[in-house]
Amino acid sequence: MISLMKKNVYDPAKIEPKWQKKWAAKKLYKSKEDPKKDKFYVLDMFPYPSGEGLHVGHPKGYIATDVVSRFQRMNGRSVLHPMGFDAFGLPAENYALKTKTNPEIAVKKNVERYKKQLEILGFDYDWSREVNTTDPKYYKWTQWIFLQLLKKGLAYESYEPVNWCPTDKTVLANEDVENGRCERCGTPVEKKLMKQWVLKITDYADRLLKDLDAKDGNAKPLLDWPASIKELQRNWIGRSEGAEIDFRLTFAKNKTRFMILHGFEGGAKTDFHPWLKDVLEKHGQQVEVPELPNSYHPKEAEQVEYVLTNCKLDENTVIVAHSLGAVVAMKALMKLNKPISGLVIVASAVDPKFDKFYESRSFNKDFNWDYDYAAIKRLTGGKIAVLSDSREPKRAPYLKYLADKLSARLVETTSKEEHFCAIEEPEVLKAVTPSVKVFTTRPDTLFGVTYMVLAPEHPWVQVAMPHVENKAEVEAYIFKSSRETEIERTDATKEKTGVELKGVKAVNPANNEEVPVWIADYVLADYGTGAVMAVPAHDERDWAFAKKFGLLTRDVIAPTFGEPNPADEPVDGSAIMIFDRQKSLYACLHWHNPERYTIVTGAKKGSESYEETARRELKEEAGISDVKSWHRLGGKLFAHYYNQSKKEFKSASSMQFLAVIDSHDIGEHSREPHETFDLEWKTAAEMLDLFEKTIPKSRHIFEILGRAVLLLCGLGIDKTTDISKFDFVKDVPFLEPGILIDSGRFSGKASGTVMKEITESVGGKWVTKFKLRDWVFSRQRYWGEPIPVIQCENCGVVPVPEKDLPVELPKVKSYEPTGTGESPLVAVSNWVNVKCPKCRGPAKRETNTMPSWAGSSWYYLRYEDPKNTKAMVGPKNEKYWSPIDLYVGGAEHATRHLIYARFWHKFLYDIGVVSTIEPFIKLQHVGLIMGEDGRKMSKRFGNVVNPDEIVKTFGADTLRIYEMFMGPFDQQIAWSTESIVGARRFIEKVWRIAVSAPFWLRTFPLRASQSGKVPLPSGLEQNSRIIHKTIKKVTDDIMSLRFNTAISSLMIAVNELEKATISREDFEVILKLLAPFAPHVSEELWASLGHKESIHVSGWPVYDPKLSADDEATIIVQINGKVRGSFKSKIGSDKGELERIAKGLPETKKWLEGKKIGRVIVVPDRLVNIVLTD
RNA sequence: GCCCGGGUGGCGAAAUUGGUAAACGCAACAGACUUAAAAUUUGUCGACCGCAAGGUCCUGUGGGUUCGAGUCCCACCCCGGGCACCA
Repeated sequence: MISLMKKNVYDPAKIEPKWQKKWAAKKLYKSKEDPKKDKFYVLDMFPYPSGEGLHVGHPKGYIATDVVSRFQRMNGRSVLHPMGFDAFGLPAENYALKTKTNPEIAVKKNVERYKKQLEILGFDYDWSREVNTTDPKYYKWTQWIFLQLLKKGLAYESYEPVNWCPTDKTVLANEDVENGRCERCGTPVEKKLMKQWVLKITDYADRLLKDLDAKDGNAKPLLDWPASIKELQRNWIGRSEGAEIDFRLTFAKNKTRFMILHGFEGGAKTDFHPWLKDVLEKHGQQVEVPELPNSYHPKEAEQVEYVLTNCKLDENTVIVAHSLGAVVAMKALMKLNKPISGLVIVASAVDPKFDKFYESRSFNKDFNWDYDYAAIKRLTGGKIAVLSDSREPKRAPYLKYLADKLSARLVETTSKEEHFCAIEEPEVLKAVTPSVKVFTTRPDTLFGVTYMVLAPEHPWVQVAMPHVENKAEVEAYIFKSSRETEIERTDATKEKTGVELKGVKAVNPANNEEVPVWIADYVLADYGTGAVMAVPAHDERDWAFAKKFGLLTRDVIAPTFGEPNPADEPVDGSAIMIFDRQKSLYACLHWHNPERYTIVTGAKKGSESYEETARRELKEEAGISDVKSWHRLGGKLFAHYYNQSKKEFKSASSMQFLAVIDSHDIGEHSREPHETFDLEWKTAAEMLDLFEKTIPKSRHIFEILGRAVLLLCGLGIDKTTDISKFDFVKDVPFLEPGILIDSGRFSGKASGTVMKEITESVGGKWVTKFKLRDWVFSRQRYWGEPIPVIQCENCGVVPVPEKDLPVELPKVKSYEPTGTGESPLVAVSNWVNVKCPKCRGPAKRETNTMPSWAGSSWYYLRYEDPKNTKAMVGPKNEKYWSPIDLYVGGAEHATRHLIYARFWHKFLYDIGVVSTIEPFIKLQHVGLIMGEDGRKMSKRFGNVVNPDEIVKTFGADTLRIYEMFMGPFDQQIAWSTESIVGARRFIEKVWRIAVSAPFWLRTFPLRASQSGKVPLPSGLEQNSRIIHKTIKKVTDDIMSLRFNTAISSLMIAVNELEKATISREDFEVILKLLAPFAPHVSEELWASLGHKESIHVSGWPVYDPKLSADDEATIIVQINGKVRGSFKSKIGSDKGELERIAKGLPETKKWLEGKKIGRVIVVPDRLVNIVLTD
């Protein structure tokens, strides 16, 4: 009947190539957009065809998608399971350089080799849809996407410090840097100031983050991704909310003298003028506010003359001119013709020629509105600001015009009262004095700011430099940090470094305190605002910095202990530790009923100070009035504790004191005998022990004792206590939330509740920041897609017209990187020099190329419509196949490929190219296969196993089964050539069942027996249970990608069936279940049973729920939770019945003899647990 | 330091909702078949006590919840991965 039966040896080397050829010839796996069928798009991350070929680890993911793809096809889906090659980029180029072959030729050779290696594994790829990122027909569309990004302003040229790898001689994106080193070659990266193309991925940061948790139509998560990858992306995007707050800077040297000129119908005492004078003077500035003559009937000549004769105007003067004062100021300046330091124009009066609305004012006739703009610019050194109030839309156009004429900084803002007429106008102050914006997530600690730190590269450092007294030192520091590598700079464990900008102060807007300004490299220029307000008491980095440089710390958040009781009125007072310096003993109060130990405390009475309260309580409760020395023990504490005598929860805040006394003082003062407690003297260790035993929940008392011990030991007064027991009091910043103290009107509030309030109170803004940086998109290398723009001398950046795409990569003699920051393409002059598409003038092509992540950011779409010449993907095919139902690949792509691709996909969605907001619905990672030595498989370790060899000795089906059976799919497991025989034995077992003589004689027509005509032979009924159970298990497991247990259940089934009589139908089911895993052998045996159609397009077996479950259950009998016996029972047996049987079992009985039975727990179909009472 | 995973026999690993821990496979040992070997096949295979029947202890460590914990809670130890001066 069939030839294989004659020679019944399983020989994969014969059958595997045979079927691979047949499948290819029949185009069995061609993907079709069949509207009658549901689609299933299953995708592998396409490989980078390196010169080394595949090792056994690579195909693991491909086998998995192949299993799923075959499974879905058998289930009637129209399946898309494509493959292609990601061949641009450094590895291909470096390989080419090393072997001195053109990368194009090397890639072609490597792709051929990869394809051959993949083919022998029997994958069902539709090769007619193959894509290759280096094919001009493909990268035409990569370039097209770039042009669309450019059109939407999402691609831009930036001139900022970027990561530069000196070995690979190219810039890198943030994502390409690992711990400060180039991800490819491990060289420490350098920061280099270069002009680069950058993609504005940050515009999508919020969506990239939010859509990780997007829901589909059924309110289920849209993305079925491993939680760890989602978390990785969340961290990488790094969203944080916080406040941006302005800190004004003041300079000690070269004191600025401010001249405030009021306007029409104003005066030195009106509007914001007195307030501004006051604030500026507080910070040591000189301020003059002249009262201009005839404010209500102003004459130009008179007022200008007054200013020139009465006010001192020199190179240190900044004129702040309000309204009509601005006209006077500019006229005076023109006449003076000497340089001044700066000019701030606040809502200047408007030239009636500019807007008729202003024609009717009385002073118009007398004033002349023609300015010598050039002179004003020259005399102010260009330092002019024009403030425009959003409450005055009529005036705004003129101010804009004025600012334009003067090349001034236009500050469009909102005043407190129209035309900046309020008593306080902070916006004017802000414009008048330089200010630095800081970003903080803890505005609640604003009152604790004791200094400010700028990044060395912060632009304000250069602005402030003329005022800096220690210029040389500061410049040396900036130089040094600019020379350091990223690793050196960002090493969190290194000691902090920094330099103070002497002569520069920052003003804390919360309390108008001046604090020193430092520069330090622990502040990063490119995060937040590049400047931080330092709160050493509540921030670890600031703390370390302050400790090193002896800067002040100020506690503004007090810790709280215990859970608050909202009904309770908090009590404020003092707590006192008492120390006898002769005996080295501490005092505590010993209470009775219930027995407990505490310390001396008391509430404030009337207007007492904390210290007065402490002294009074000390006298009342301890009878001590003579104290040798008083100490404050740290900041205030807030406690929520259980008062044992009053039996209620209390809230109290206290200031801590330590009183050091002499022994003889105690005896000399008699105290009132108290009814409820005694004063006792203990060592610190004893007290700690007593507290632990009697008041374990009052942690604030522990804290106070600890603080006292640490202080006394530190001062050398207490020489006996072992401080190691008190290390719960740590000399570290307090980072947790708590209660605000020393924070003005915010004191007493909980830190979590005041963030926005404090921010607003100082005019700050609540903002969102991301760690994600824009994607540096240029590479100074040859082997990548040319960036399709032209640099024209006249027109600037001109995009290559879409009709001229692709911009093909020219052939070159030398593709060695130049290392100069220019691409090797610069040398190809006939390619570089082009005519500008706009003006036809001489122009040059952009010579940088794209990173290798460009082509891989959209390849999955090209598979859907690979031959389309009109569009990157046609809408019909896109709608049919998208989104990807299953995407399988390595977890190492979490923060690069998977973020970039999501970014591009969302952009393509916005411009209407794709119809889904996310590309990959279900994502699964492959666990790496390690070498047999447990290390990563690598040529370097000599532990590489070649799949070709394995296929040669064991067969492709065996390799496939083994890799799927090794363990959980996403887990990293070491390869074991020894273990692979198990998979081979399993296949041979199936083979033997098929060929063992004479199989077809044992074949029994099951359908006939079920119709009742023929009696069922024994064993077959049992078989069908096994079969249906296995169908269910394998189906479920493939759907949830648990391939190892799917195979294990197939093994169990085969083991069982081998022993019994097996029907032809049952055997065919087994072959079908095996087909996705071992496509060749199942096809061979399927054909041997006489089938003409391929098993891979036959239907997937369906299980009968009645037969897929057992009809009998093993009931476990436990006595006191210990297994003592078991029995079988029909599914769904009555509880009482089960209990009765359980009690009657001989192995149970002996445990029950003479014992009393208490509770009996019966779990139907599972167990009976008999609990004995004694 | 922070954020994710994970820790089960000699090894890879199983164990839907808490309900017989170690399914399936590898290796090992013993037997059958064989002149012999390979292949195949049968059996044993967590530890301890015991001739045995049987018993006791076992899922990184310690505690807790529960009739019952690999599974839930708390603390800690170890391994892998990611981020790392992100204000």
